[in-house]
Amino acid sequence: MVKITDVARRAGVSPSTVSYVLSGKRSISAATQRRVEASIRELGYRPHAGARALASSRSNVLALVMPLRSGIHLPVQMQFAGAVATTARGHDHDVLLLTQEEGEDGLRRVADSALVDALIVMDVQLRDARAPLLRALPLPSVLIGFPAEADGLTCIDLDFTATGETCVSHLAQLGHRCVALLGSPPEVYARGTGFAQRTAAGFTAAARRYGMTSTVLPCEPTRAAARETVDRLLHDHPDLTGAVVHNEPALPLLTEAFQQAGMRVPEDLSLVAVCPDELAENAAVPVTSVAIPAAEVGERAVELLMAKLNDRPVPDATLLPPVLTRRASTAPRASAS
Amino acid sequence: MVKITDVARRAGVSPSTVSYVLSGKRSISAATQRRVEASIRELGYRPHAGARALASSRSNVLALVMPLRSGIHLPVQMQFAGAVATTARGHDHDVLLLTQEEGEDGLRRVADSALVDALIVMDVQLRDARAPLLRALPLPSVLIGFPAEADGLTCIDLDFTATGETCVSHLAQLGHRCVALLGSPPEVYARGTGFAQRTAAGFTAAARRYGMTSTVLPCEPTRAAARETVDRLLHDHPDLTGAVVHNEPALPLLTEAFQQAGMRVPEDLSLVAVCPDELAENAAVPVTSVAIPAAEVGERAVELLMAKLNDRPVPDATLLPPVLTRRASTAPRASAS
DNA sequence: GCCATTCGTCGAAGCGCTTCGACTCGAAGG
DNA sequence: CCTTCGAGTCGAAGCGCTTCGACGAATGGC
Repeated sequence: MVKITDVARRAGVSPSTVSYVLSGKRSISAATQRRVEASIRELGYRPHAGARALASSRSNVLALVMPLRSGIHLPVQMQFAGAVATTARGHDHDVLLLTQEEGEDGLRRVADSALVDALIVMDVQLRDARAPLLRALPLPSVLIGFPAEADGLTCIDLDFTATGETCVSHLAQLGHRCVALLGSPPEVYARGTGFAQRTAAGFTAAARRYGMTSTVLPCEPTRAAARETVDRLLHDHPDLTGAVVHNEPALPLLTEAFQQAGMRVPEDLSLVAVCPDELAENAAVPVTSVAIPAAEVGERAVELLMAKLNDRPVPDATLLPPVLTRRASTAPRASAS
Repeated sequence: MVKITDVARRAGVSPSTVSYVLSGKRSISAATQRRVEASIRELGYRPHAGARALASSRSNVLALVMPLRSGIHLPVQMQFAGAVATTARGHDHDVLLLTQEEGEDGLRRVADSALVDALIVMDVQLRDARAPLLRALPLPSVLIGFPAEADGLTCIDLDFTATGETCVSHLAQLGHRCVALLGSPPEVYARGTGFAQRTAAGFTAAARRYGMTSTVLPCEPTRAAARETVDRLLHDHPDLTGAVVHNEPALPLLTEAFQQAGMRVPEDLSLVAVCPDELAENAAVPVTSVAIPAAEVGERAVELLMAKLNDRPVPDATLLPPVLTRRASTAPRASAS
C-alpha cells in the first residue's frame, strides 16, 4: 500500500506538503504542486479513508436512510438514490445505505461512530420519531418530506399543496366544474404521510376558490377497490368530469374502472395524475401529470447538506414547484352534453 | 465524544482490556467483562469507525454496486439491496452504495482507499470489464450473475438453466407438446446478459428431451411488440398451447395479446412466467411462476463475503434452485380439441 | 514443592493522515 | 539598512483505536 510518505519522498517534500496539495488548505508553489501531483499519479496514491477520517474528523460519507419496505413507488426511490449517489460523488463524498428498519438507533450509531458526516432521511412522516433525534444530533441532516414540527430541521419535497392546486387549476381552465381527488389508501393518510394530506388540502382549497364541486376519496390499489371507488364516486357525483389521481399503483386500475363505467378518457372524463413521468407516458392513454421530481430532490438534498457541512446558511424548507405536463388524458369539457 | 480511555478509566482497566472485551480476541474474566460492559453502556460509548479502521485495517463496510439505470425490474433490486443491508448489519457491517456508472474506477477507489472490506457487484454481464479487475483486487468480492470467464471469482445467481427446464417440465407434465419461450428484448441478449441465454438454453434442451416442439422469441416490452410477437408466434405454431415468459415488463402485455388473439388462459394456453412472486400473484390471472429469489441471493451473497473475509473456503459458483409455484395460469392441455 | 503453563491484564508502539506552530527566505516598507 | 510581513515549507504532535509482547498470579503435573 502506497502512503503519503512515499508520495512525499518521491516528490522531495514533506508529508505535510503533500497533504496541503491535496486539501488546498495552504498555498503551495506551482512547481511543488506539479511535482507532488506527478508523484501521486505515478504511484497511484489514494489516501487511506480511515486515517483521513481519524485525523480530520470528516469521513466524507453521507448516510442515506431508505424505506426498503415497498409501498412508495420504487422507480421514484431509485431515481432519488441514484441522484443522491451521483451528486455526492460530485462533492467527493460517498453514500452509506441505511434501511428504515434500523430506525433511530441506526442513525445514532452511524453518527456516534463518526461513520458519516451527514444524513439524508427519506420518507419522513408527519409525526416522525426521528425528527427530534435529528434536531439533537451534532450532524447536519436533510429530510425528504416534512414532519409536523419542522422547525430546526432542513426539509425538502415537492410542493404538494401547490400540486393539488395546479391540477385543479388545469381542470378549471378546461371548463370542468365537478372534480375528485383519488388518493392513497386510507392507511397512508392514517400513517400521517404529509404529502397525501397536503395534496388534498391544495386540491380542496383550489376547487373552492374556483367554485367547483370537489370530493376526496382514498383508494386501495386493487382492482376491486378501484371499481368500487369509481362506482361510488359516479353515483354520488353524476356530473363528474375531472379526476386527479394521486396513487401510482392504482392509476391503471382506476383508469380501467372509469372506462368500464362508461367514461371515456378524455372525452367524458379528464384525468390528471401525480406520478413519475415515465408512468404517465406509458399508460394506455398517456396521462396529463405532475411529475415527482425525484432526481432533483435528491440532488438538491445533497447540495443542502454540503452547504451545511461548509457552514453556509440554508433555507429550512425547500418546496419544489410542481410542473404539469399536458398529455392525452385531459380535454376541454364537452360544452353542452 | 466519549472514547475508549474514558470507558477504561471508569471500569478501572486499561484501554486494551476494553478493546479485548469488545473484540473477544483475548480471554477476559467475567467480572472485568461485566464492569467494562456496564461502563460502555453508561457512557454510551461507540468506537470511532475511522480509528478502528486505521488500527485494524478493517472498515466493516461492504460496497454494493447497483445498476441505477433502470431496466432490470426495480422491486427485485430493492429487495436485493434490502437483504444485503440487513444481512450485513447482522454481521456488524454497513453498506456503501456505489452506482454502476462509477465503473471500474469506483471499485478501485473504494478498494485502494480502504473504504470497504469487500465488494458485491450486481448485474454482471457475460463479458464484464469488471471481472478481471475483481480478480486482481486484494479485496474479496461476490458477483451477482456469471461472467463468461468466471474462474477465480465467486458468483451467485438463480440457476436459470434449471429454471428453463423446470418451466418446460411443468408444461410437459400437463400434456403440452408445443411451447414457446418469450424472452427479453433483443438488446438484452446482445448485451450478453447471461441469464437470458441460460434460460433459453435450459428451455430448449428440456423441450428436446421431452420431444416437444419449441421456439424462442425475444420481445420488446411495448404493447405493439407484444401483439406482433404473439401474432407471429401463433401463425408459425398454430398448435401452441404453452408459453414461458421471461420478461417482467412484457408479461401483462403478452397476456393481453394472447387473449386478444383468442387464446384464453389457461383454457387454451398455459402460461408460466419467470418473475418476482409479487408480480405473478397480482396479475389479472395469477400466473404460475418461477420466482426470482432476490432476497435470498442478497443474503447468501453477504454470507459468502463474510466467509471469505474470515478465510473460510467458499464455492466459486452458487446456483439457487428454481422454485415453481403453480397458480391459475397453467392447466392440463385440453385432451382432444 | 518446584517448574512450566495458562489466564488475565497492562503498556507501548504504531496504523496513515491532518494540522498547528515554527522556520526560512525574499520582497516591501519606513 | 533594518524591520515586517506573507508565501511556502517542514517537523512533530496527535486523532482513537488495535495488537503485540511482557508480566504477575494462579494452576497443574511430577
